[in-house]
Amino acid sequence: MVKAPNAPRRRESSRLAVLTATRELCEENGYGRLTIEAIAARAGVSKMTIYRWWPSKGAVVLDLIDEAAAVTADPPDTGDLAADLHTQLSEVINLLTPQPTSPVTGVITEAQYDPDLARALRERLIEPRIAKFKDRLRRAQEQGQLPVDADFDVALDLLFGPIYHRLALHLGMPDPDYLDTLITHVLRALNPPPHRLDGAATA
Amino acid sequence: MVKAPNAPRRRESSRLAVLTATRELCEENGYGRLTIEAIAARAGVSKMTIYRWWPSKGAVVLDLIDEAAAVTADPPDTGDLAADLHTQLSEVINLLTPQPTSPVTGVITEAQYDPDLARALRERLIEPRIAKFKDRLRRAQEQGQLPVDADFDVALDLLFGPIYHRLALHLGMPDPDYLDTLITHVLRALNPPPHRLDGAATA
DNA sequence: CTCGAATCGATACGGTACGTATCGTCCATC
DNA sequence: GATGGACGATACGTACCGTATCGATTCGAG
Repeated sequence: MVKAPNAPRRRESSRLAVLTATRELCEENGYGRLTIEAIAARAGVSKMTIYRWWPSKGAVVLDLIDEAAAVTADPPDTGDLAADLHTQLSEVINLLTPQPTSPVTGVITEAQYDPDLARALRERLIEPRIAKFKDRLRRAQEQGQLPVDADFDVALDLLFGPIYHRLALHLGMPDPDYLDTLITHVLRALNPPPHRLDGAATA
Repeated sequence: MVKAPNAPRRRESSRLAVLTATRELCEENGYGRLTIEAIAARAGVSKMTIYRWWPSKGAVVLDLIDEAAAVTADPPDTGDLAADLHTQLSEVINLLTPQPTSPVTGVITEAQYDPDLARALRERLIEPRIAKFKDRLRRAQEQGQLPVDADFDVALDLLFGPIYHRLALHLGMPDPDYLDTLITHVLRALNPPPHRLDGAATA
């Protein structure tokens, strides 16, 4: 998927066997214990076959995510912004947990010290989803659920930030009720009251 | 610092040499290339000496942070909540960047697949700082800069979340102006307008 | 339908870093 | 001044890495 040694002669069965073995081993032993040699053994495939088509372990898992996460590609749009945000955030939490065996968390971690993987992660997974998320906000805006000058970058940071904050520092993921509380706060932040100064309640 | 083989007979000079070498190598080559063997060589210390006193590479770096980050222990309190939050968030960003050579980012990454390290990180670094952060919010509350029913957990998530969100997904750290925008939004979220429903601007 | 090219599985290789074990030395305490 | 433990040095076996080589197979072009 990343580099092309030659060909459409690539054997699809091997590719699938690799991705399947990767998924299974990740579930069984966690991303941390995942090795290319173990993937090759489980897939009944030569190590060379993996190295020929993927530049790193992370790239394999990224492909795995790509195929599996097509289902979660588009953010929901029922017309109820708050409810749709709740749905989408829950899905992201599901993708990132359980932390030790989540391929997505694994790739995010691995990308910390692999610039190539970081770029691929951002370009292939993150940025397209950010774009679609902002599209969803834009539609909400058109329906009057968000003010015309709402800052979508801030919305992105405030809504998804807590999840990654808790992921990074092992603080436990938000439960559905707390997710509601978060969304309520963020929507409040994006809807400035008509005649009031920022920041201070009484000062 | 984590387990005690026996003694106050521990040689302080070796301990310092290890921490110094760790800091230097982390700066030079990045946390990703840091190895215990390299630390031992640079510190002029036997590998055994490191393994005797630290359970893992991450534990060494965690000790390094512990000593160095005492300066950033207490959140600032000038009486201006928004300004103090800006200061504190900037300091956190400085601790986490540059990403490849930051010991803190390194430990956070390593802790993803090392439960013991994750626990030590949380108990020794994160939770004490969270407690002090909430103390600061409590003082702001007493001074009327936050409503009496402000949700401190939400404040924590919304203020620090964006930093870790951007760290994890390589989206670039907030600049000072954007930090202002974020803080303004969060303070607005925490200060509900007196007579208005949540969520919808016009709906 | 044949032929050739390129992928494939298998295997071996050198390299790095891990974590452990051993041993003589040095130092601190008693 | 003796004793015990930390220390430096060194060697060891293991695990994976990433690369190289080599028939066999299989697919596609002609």
